[in-house]
Amino acid sequence: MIIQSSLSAQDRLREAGIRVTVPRVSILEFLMKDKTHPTCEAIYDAVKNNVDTLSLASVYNVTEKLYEAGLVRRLLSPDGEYHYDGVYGFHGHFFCNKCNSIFDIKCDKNIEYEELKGAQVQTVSFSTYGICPKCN
Amino acid sequence: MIIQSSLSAQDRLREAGIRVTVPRVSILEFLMKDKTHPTCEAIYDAVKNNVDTLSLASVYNVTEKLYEAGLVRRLLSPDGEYHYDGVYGFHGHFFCNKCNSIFDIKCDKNIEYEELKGAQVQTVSFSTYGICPKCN
DNA sequence: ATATAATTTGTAATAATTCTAAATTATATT
DNA sequence: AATATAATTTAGAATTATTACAAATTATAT
Repeated sequence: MIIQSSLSAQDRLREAGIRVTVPRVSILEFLMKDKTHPTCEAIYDAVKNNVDTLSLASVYNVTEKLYEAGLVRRLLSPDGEYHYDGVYGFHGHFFCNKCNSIFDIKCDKNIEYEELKGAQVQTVSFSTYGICPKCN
Repeated sequence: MIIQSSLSAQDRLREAGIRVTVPRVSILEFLMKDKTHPTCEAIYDAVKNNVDTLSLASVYNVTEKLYEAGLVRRLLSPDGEYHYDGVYGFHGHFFCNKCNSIFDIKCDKNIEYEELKGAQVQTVSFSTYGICPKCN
């Protein structure tokens, strides 16, 4: 059993078989420690301080690539914006309709549903929406 | 116990306390019988045949209002587009990554999670993504 | 060190959605 | 039944997140 959480961003990129570049390492490192589930815009604002040549287009490219490689998760907030999550493994999310914060919910990956017989399930998403404890 | 499924579109609008208009009745009637989880564009294409003055802007206005009134459900497909669902009650959805079809999954509304203590849960969403039985 | 294929970058283009203001319509009231 | 008024619809413009494009740069294999 590989303890994936001990791997560096560079090692994760190598393990996934994609090129190791400055924007990819910087963005993946940021997502691995950030817990706010940022958008590309927010990632760009945070990471451009370290990588001065970084462009917003690259953030879109890199997050797409990291997502395809299975290194980060992609969420849709209720208003249809993409958010990224560097945390491994299945979990649900709660979206606060007041402060727009997003937080993680531990939950089981139960997909033993009759309607899914014959389907090739690739991703399972469990999300709740409402007013978070801080705003409530 | 009210058997809600026997109510007409007009009665549902009245019961929700919002004005009964031609676009609202037509769109709600369409969503009550359609099982494809259409976008506003698709609703517009289908309903404009019956309501010749209908505009796309009205479809956006009406679906938003129906959603706020709790008469329809709103889904986000993996590419971030809004889809509407006239079916009452909680259920999950499966999004096929090949043909982009969306179908319903019966499942329990289990939201007894530690992380949600103190939160006011308004909506629960359970979704799976992959290749549907037809495409598989 | 070099070749080359992938990646990054800045900008332009796209497309779903929202905004705006005028025209129309549903409902309550007389 | 006619009228007032507040809500809704409409058409088109504006917005905004995301994608497309083509040139410059860079990672990796040789």
